[in-house]
Amino acid sequence: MKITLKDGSVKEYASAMSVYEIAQDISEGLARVACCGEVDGKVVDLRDIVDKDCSLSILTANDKEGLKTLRHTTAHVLAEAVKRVFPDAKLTIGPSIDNGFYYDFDHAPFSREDLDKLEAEMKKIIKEGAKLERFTLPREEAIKFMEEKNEPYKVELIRDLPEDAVISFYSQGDFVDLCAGPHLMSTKNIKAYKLTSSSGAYWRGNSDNAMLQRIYGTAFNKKEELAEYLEYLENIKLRDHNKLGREMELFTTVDVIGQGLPLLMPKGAKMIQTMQRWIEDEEEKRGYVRTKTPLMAKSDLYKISGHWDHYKEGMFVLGDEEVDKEVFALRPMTCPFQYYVYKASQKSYRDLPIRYGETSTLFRNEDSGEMHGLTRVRQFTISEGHLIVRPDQMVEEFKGCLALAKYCLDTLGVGEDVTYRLSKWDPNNKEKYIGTAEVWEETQGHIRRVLQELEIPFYEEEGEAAFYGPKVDIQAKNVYGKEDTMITIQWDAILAEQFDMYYIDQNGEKVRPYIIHRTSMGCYERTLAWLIEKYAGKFPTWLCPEQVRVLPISEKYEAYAVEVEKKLKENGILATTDHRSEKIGFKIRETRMAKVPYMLVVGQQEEEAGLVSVRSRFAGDEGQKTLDEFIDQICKEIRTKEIRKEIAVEDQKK
RNA sequence: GCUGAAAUAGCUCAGUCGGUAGAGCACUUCACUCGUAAUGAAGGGGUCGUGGGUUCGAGUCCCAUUUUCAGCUCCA
Repeated sequence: MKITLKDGSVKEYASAMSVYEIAQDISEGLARVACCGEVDGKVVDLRDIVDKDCSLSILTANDKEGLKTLRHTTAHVLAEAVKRVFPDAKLTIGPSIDNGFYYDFDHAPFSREDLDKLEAEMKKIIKEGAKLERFTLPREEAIKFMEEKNEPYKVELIRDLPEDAVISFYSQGDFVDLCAGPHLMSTKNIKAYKLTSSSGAYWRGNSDNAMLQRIYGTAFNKKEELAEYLEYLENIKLRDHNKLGREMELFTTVDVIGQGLPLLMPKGAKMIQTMQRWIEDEEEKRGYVRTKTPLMAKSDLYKISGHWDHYKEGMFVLGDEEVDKEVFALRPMTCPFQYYVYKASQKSYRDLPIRYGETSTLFRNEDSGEMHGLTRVRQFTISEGHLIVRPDQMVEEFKGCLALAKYCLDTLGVGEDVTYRLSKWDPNNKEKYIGTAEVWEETQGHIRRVLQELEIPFYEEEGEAAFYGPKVDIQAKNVYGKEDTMITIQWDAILAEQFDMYYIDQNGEKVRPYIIHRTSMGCYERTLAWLIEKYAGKFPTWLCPEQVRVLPISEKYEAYAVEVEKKLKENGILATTDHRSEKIGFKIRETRMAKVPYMLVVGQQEEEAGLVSVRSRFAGDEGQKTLDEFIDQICKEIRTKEIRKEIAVEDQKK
């Protein structure tokens, strides 16, 4: 057989060989660091046999799949360590994940001391350097094998495999685990690992099941890479919005106000106001009209919308139906309110599309463990909108919503940081959705084509649609890699029926419109959080709550400083003056730490010549300018929403 | 909601065996009137998240509760 290697060279062998043997044949050095193989694009175990012509790559920990294999084997070493130190622990599953691996055990919670003990035991296991060996058993024998080992979770896993499945196991010394692989050849090839944390996790990800104890860890090719990763973890904490946003006095929380109810402080509120004004104006340019509808409604409304039956747990209900004549609930969405705006008058086909926008505050009674900083809260404000359109306008309008979303993201400088998800229904879970399979497939096809036409890269996911239709969700990751929806655009051909919405067509007939539910920028709180992390607090000037700080050299120049500040404010620039009798070095230090983009130093020279000394966060010392020159410069930057990318010399030093 | 950890001055944190509550920064006042990342001195500031309990005595031990953090689950 002929084996084509990664570099294009061809090896010929007379008989079948394992991937590992081929690696050895290429070089002993390669075999030592080999983690797994890739045959015709498919990841394989080193023990797998190659018996026909194919292309083959030997993957090491420098390859993504190789590193995954290394981490998976490290998870097995952890499992062995747990069985040695805590023999009563029951094994469940232990996969590799994005930044490492985890393994779930049925056992009492692990403390940090336990993890340290386990790390030490892992070191011993790795030093022993047992070979990992694979063997297979038929299903019934596999069940019996795991029953004898008293591993009930493993038995359950095997029972869920098909009747005719041949079950593979990997052993290392005395330790055996049910596993599909691939794995390293020996535990001694694990060089750098760390157990990072432990926490509870439900068996099979279902909250009705028992809670297991999950140990998270990571492993790398080299100790230096591990150290680098751990340092990276420390560094990203510095841009964590929940920490930085509080330090910068953008928001705070108060015990007696409650969970998920952050208070936006003047600086955070200013930033949100800036975004809100911008988006409202932009939507108006794009043909939106604004509504302002109530924050609550009687239960009657939610009974029509279906929320009373399906979403009551998620709403804040005011009053008790058994006692009160009228029961109200704070709104968890704006849809029906805007529908009633539409329904207030009869509409012609000529009136459509109608684009309703509202800066809308919503309330959702999230479970107590779900709240987080500004990203998951119980009260939040979104730039919500509903487009009521004729079916023939749907595709164009959907495109318009995507274009608006893209414009918002690009202007904020985060357009490159998002992924687009086509959120589809789950054909295996039809009862969760309204409508026929044909309609679902068709509308999903429409959205798919729109994304393709706009050349937006996207991925598809089943089971993420709204119950009334598929949608595009624009997803972003926070500094810890956790994903949130930033923007959503939903295709709805269903709810108009439920609310008896119609328009009159050319023939004088009543016709159901289609609806697009969309946000142009999503949740303001969440977007603010995202911007804090993206820019580490150094926002583009147009978004900064304080754009310029005037720094008089001493109190003697206060009058001039006030004059400068006044003129800046007259030009719509957010300016303040530091009047304290501190040294200029101290004032500059504080201004920089507050991440203010521009500071204007004014003293005797400036006052006499009518100048300002400009120092910016972007380029350091920009020299002396007339105040008018500076105002022109910064106004242009703010008006065009420019994102200056230069990094201050001082920043590079630090 | 579940598992675990935590809560001490505005912030970051120390507080030993259960024995009168501490630092730095910040704040206030005074002096200095300063030229590009920390001027000096003095001063004020605490029911140790909250409520119970054990004890002669609780920041420290126990219980409950609230909030925060990590993770799980959830996010029509």
